[in-house]
Amino acid sequence: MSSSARKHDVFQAIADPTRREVLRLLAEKERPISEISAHFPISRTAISKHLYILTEAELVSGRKVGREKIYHLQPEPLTELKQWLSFYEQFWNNKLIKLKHLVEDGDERLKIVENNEKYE
Amino acid sequence: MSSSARKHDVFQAIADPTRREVLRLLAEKERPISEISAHFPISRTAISKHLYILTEAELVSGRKVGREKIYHLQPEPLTELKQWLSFYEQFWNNKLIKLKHLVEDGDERLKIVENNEKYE
DNA sequence: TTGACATGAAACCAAAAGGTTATATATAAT
DNA sequence: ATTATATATAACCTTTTGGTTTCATGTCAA
Repeated sequence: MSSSARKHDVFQAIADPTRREVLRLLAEKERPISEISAHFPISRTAISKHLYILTEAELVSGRKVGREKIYHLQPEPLTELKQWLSFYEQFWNNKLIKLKHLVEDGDERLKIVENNEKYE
Repeated sequence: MSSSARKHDVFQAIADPTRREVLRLLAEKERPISEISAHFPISRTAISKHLYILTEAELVSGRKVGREKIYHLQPEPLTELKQWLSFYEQFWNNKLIKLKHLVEDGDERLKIVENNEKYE
């Protein structure tokens, strides 16, 4: 399924700290809903809603086993996040960009460098 | 500033598509508010609020030049996101984990493999 | 100095998000 | 068969979010 066909996108799904903690718990091992919700101070129903949102983002998937529903992590959609991030990595790796920002901000340290160069 | 001291965290800041587009525009070059908002169908005030949220997350910074306020990208906080992501990369790289999920899901393809091994 | 321009700030609004409680259904255990 | 367990679903509530409009302020240009 394409990312645009997802009802909830990955960015929105991971924005909530509770959902990120749910993902972390499921990264350890698959778990039924009740076991997940035992880790939080909020109701099982609230956790169930979070799992629904994570399911829509295809970050988790649950299967019924007896009367339990066991969820496991599906990390694939995180590749979309990784791609998005990779675009910005050039900026924090790129010293020239940082220098450009110093110039734009009229940073004092830069003026000192300019003076040093003048008299070296 | 530590990430916990930030009023808006990076995850929440990038959750909104408009804010991600603002970041992309500022990745190209620094721009005043009016130029940014010209790219969107919503009001300048709305964009101003998005810039406020991005500023709180320290993803952008603005300086006043005459009557304009010129914003530029500050990508550093995205390293937090990168760190978070790196934890999950092990999962989509790890074939054993994928196999584990096949077992858990009772995937038919796995049963065929099991049969093949039995009679090889 | 007067008007136009760029932004800031406040008041307001509708919808979405994140939570609750109550009720229903399916499965397991006695 | 009856009861307990695990989850699903619906109705509801409060706060936050993303937007609006209106008005104020500071700066540039004529």
